[in-house]
Amino acid sequence: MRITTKLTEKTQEAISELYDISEFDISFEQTNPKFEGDLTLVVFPFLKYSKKRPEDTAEEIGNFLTKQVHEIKSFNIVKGFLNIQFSDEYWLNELKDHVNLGIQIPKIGDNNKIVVEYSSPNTNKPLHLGHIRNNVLGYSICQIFDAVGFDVVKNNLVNDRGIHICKSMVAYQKWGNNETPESSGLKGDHLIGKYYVKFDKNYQKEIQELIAKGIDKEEAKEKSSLMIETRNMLQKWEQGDTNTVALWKQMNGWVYEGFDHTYKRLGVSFDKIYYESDTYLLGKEIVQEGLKSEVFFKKEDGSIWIDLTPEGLDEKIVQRSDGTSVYITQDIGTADLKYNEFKMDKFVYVVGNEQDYHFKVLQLILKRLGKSYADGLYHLSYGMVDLPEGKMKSREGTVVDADELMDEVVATAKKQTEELGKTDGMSSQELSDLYEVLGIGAIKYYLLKVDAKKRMMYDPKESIDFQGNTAPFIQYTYTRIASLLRATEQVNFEVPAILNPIEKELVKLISNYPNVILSAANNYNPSEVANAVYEIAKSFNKFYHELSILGEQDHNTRCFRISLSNSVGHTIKHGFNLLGIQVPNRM
RNA sequence: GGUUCCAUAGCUCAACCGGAUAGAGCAACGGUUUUCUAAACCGUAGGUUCCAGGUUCGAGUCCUGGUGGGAUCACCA
Repeated sequence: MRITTKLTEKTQEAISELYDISEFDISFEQTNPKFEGDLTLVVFPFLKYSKKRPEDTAEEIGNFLTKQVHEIKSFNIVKGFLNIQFSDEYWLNELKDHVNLGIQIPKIGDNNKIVVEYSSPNTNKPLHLGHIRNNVLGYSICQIFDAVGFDVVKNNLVNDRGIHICKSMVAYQKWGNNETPESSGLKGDHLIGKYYVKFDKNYQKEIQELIAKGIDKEEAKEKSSLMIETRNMLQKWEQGDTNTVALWKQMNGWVYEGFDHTYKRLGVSFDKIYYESDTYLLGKEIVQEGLKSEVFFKKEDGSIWIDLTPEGLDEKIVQRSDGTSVYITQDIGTADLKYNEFKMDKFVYVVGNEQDYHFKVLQLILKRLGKSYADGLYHLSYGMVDLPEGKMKSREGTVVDADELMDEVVATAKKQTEELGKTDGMSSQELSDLYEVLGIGAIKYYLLKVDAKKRMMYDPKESIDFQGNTAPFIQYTYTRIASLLRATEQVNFEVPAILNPIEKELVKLISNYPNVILSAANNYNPSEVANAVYEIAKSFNKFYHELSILGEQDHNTRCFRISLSNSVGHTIKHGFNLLGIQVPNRM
């Protein structure tokens, strides 16, 4: 809203002329709906200088602004609040701009490059609800950055090697009987997950047996024959043993087939995929450089550390005494790899908040190493997803499987749609597409409407309820509009005499929508977009219920309402696109 | 134990860098359809914003202390 800038400037003039204040932080806010007005200026901060009552101060500023800004129709004062009201003409011009120019988003990104790493799965088990939150958040924030003019690289770093992968491999070798996705009918990632679970069960059993023999727990973990086999497997893998690598490739291949299916259904994608098997050795040279420049230091046993106590953290190891690297070493190396490849201005990690400490450390190390890009690092730290029974624990089998969840909620969409019986004449293909759009949309919206930073509760019952603040509610609003527009032609409108309050509210919401996108980008927070779209949908339903659109007799008013509906539809679709959610034309 | 994040209606969440009488959805209760899709709309009820202090013209929001909960602090990833 350009008007805000204009008002801010004029207010600056007003207070400098009236009270001789030169520099002052002036901010207008949206008028609380309980009061009359569009924008509000709080005048309390000026009282020191005006030395007048709040009401009189507001009066003076209000008069000044009304004279200078012709868009202002009137103002009212409640205590220290100056509520400014614009003319209907002003709002109608806002809508006209929207109709003629589309959604005007300030391109604050200025084509700067931003690499967003998200998803980053392990290839030893299928995706679960927590991963869905990650994927959906990552994808959405990419869409939002793209919308505000960044050059976005969607990046996935696949964790495809390591001890946990070897566990599935050992179990498969022992008990797999050459089972394949085809022979078992299992999706590849689920097949591998089955052997990961099998490993853990037998491993736990073995430990119990050893403990029963009087060996203590720590030692039992060391002596477990399964674990010894697994460690040998990892060693063989690192040495490039042909059979081991072949098995690894085969099993990972199955997992990727499974993941591809899940990603596709979720509607997420990547521009650049790194595999940890290619990157896990990176960072070692940087450790050596850092040692030379005395950013790192070596202990007697040969292990290499960095002292972060000046920053209030601990000493952190960056290389083991046996010369192998640890997790953070890889991350240092991968950050460098990314920078060399993309020369990005910002790089974002969409990773759960249990790794807050890790990313704090990573950024500090990069800074200490003098890496120019270190300041561009941002950890988009999101909260865990809890279930009504408590935390999700893969070991206790309380995780919500991504594929099962999608099946369930799509089935619910089907059932609901059939019960309502409004889809006569749609082909079976159209119908199954619709159920996907509704079901997957419902899951995504459920996860995205909550502030990303916050831990959230996933209630299965609530997630398949399509009433209220849900994707299907908003999608339904969209189909109402689509249906209206099918029944009429493109129209132009002139200014109707009086703007109805609900009409004005809708125009305001649409006009403010670009600000919402900016704010969502600045705060790395898609939920702001979700909530704004919800507000718009809610208001539209009220409008739709209260006022006649196609049936309106006055030609100009009818055309205006059609245009308004059209703009609402565009905005909903645009917002949902930023969330990675589709909209149907009928439901 | 050190560090860190969180606590808002019965439940799940909002509240735009400190602004007005803290808002939605679900659940409960009551109403709305011969009229553009009722997956909708309207109304009623529901609050000491965990507690105690402090800063301020003004605090759910900032500071201090407490209570309760999560995460993290490995030569794990």
